[in-house]
Amino acid sequence: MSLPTLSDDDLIGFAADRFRLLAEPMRLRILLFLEQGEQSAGDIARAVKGGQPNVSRHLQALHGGGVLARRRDGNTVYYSIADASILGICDLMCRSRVRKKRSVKSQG
Amino acid sequence: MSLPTLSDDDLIGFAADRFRLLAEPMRLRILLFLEQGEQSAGDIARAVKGGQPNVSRHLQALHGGGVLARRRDGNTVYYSIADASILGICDLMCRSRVRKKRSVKSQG
DNA sequence: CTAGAATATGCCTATATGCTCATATAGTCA
DNA sequence: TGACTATATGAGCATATAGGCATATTCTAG
Repeated sequence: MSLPTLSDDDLIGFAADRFRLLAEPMRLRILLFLEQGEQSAGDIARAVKGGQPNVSRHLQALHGGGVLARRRDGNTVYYSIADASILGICDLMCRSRVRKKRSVKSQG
Repeated sequence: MSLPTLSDDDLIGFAADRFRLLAEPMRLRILLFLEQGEQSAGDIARAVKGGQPNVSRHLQALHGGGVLARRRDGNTVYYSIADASILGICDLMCRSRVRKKRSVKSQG
């Protein structure tokens, strides 16, 4: 028996949506920056060198997808990583690249 | 010192491209089917219930991105998973969903 | 209330992408 | 050679998405 209310299509749809959130360099930079911990939207925009409206939309996408958590303090909105498994996934992906590069250049 | 010729932008671009390859349900179904081992393009198209030209393009995308390997035998082209780390990444992604579902329904 | 800062949103454009139909290519078998 | 199978590709359509500009919203400070 499989898990409750979890068809293959559900799972595949979820995974595709999550992967799509990770499929943009700007969003990856945001996640990378948030590895240091919670940051304000403004600081994030400056760190990733993106336009404020654009970064705001990326943050909303990541938040809507359950990747980021949001906290408001007065006028400032703080974002942090809500699903830590994302970091492990990015790490695995990057490692596969490192392996490839190293094997190509291993004679240098 | 960092690894040879591996700037952050390179790595982020690589990861984003790879994640984009995984961001389509049809391509995820293809990968899932190929977990059983090498399969012909035709069998893959039938298994994922996709149109032949469409599946052919997805296979090329995955092959071009280094995810799939290609072998030709006469008239038939066989695809297999070239980068096994992809499977681990998909597995991790799916597990994060399972955790969420189970915690939501843990009272039932 | 006004002024200003921080964030979000409406609108637009350019580009990318998935899908389908028809057709091309490559190989096998007679 | 011709008929047939398997796979790839060209063209077109529909949709999604990133990015930028202007503006709206929300909050603080005075």
